[in-house]
Amino acid sequence: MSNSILVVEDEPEIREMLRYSLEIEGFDTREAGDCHEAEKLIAKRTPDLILLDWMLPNISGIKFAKRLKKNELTKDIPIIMLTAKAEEENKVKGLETGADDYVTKPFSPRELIARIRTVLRRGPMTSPDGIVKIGALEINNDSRNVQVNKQVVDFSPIEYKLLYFLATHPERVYSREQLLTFVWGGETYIDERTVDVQILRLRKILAKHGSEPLIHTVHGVGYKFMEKK
Amino acid sequence: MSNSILVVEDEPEIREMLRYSLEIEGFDTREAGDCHEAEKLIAKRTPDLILLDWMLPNISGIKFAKRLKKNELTKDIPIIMLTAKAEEENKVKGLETGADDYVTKPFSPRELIARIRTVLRRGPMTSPDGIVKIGALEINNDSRNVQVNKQVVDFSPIEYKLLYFLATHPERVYSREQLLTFVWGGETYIDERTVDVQILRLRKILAKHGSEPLIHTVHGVGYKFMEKK
DNA sequence: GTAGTTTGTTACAAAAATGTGACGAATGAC
DNA sequence: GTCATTCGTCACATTTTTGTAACAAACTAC
Repeated sequence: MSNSILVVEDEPEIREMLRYSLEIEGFDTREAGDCHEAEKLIAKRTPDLILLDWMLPNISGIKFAKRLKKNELTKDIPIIMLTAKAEEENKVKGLETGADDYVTKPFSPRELIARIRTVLRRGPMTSPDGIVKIGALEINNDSRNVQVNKQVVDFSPIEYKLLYFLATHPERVYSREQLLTFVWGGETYIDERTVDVQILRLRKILAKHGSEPLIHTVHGVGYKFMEKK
Repeated sequence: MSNSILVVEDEPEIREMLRYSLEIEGFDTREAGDCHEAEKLIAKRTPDLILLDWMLPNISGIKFAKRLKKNELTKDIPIIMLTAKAEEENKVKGLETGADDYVTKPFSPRELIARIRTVLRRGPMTSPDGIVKIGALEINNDSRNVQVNKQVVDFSPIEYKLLYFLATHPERVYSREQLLTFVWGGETYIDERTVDVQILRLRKILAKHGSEPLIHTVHGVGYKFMEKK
């Protein structure tokens, strides 16, 4: 069973290289030079994953990602963003937008392949109707509604963002620094321990409503969202 | 057991420098000034890794890499590309097809050695999805999960680092000093016997979960990770 | 065999990391 | 303006980690 991957990248050379690396690994690869082309190919056949360059002619990769994530038919296709190092600050936005991972250029093909495999393995954690379900949790990002064991629960803005980020990136450890970047946003100078406090608040709320422990501490590293231990 | 490395580089000075650095580290080094020469040497004996200059007379490094990767006999040889900084901007940008890693000139020998070691070790040891499997062990670095005989096992930060290092560098003896450098980090002043204690802790945990002995003592030298004895 | 090294093992205390409650500035609704 | 909420920070409690010393066991050379 070979997964199909759509590469959206304007520079032919890099595209060529990507195609080459991917096909060696047995992926069924298609290419588009811009978003318009990409849309046509997606319409023809839904790819299992999209490799999306950040900088694209006409529509930027980020806008394209947003559009894909808004469309009912395409919103479950995982996206890996390719960003140049200078654009790194933008990875925040990228993840917020719905990209499932990002890879910073220059990167080694092996790294890319590993990321692809990881994302593909994760499968969709959002069910078709856009609701994240994991453990006793149920998050509807459209209505910003969270249920724990079927009870509606309120979260403050940051609590919600943090919970949503963790819930949509389970099984993976994030350092406090990463969480500050991804959840709080890049430019802040906030104490890392603040993360601890917010984690504590989340845990309290979840526990209060009868959820099993979902947020786990990884000593010396950070936190991880996981259904069972 | 020393790894053999083929250096493909047209500038004699750089070649000389590379040979010197590599041999200090105990690598068995061979050199070629162009791709033609390189092919002959590869035919004679397959190297464990190729250091390939991006700019070469006649055939460019990238083309040569592609060719190697297409050939059934040579496609599994890891390649590290050497690229000049000026070239990085344009062509390289992200990928060199087929290369497993890249190093930008000018580079420190230390960095190069590190890259070489990384590429060499990730050969057959890491399965495609980035999970290290060896013996009863299964280490997922993303989730920082370790399973021993399918049971999830907790490790402290240093335990984890040490285990990960050893598991990704099997079949090779490391002195306490080396382990302190690689696992603890260079600048520490820690008693060498500390390594013994951590090794002991690892062994205990592994044994407790039914693993066969994986960490072996090499009397008078250090420790070695190995699946069977 | 013995003496001298090297390594295994245990216990303990210092250090580091994390959990937790409280406080107050900032914000926004009214 | 008041009031309630949010959320960053601090201080302290608790837990976990980890370096070290001390001694036992294993190994080596002779």
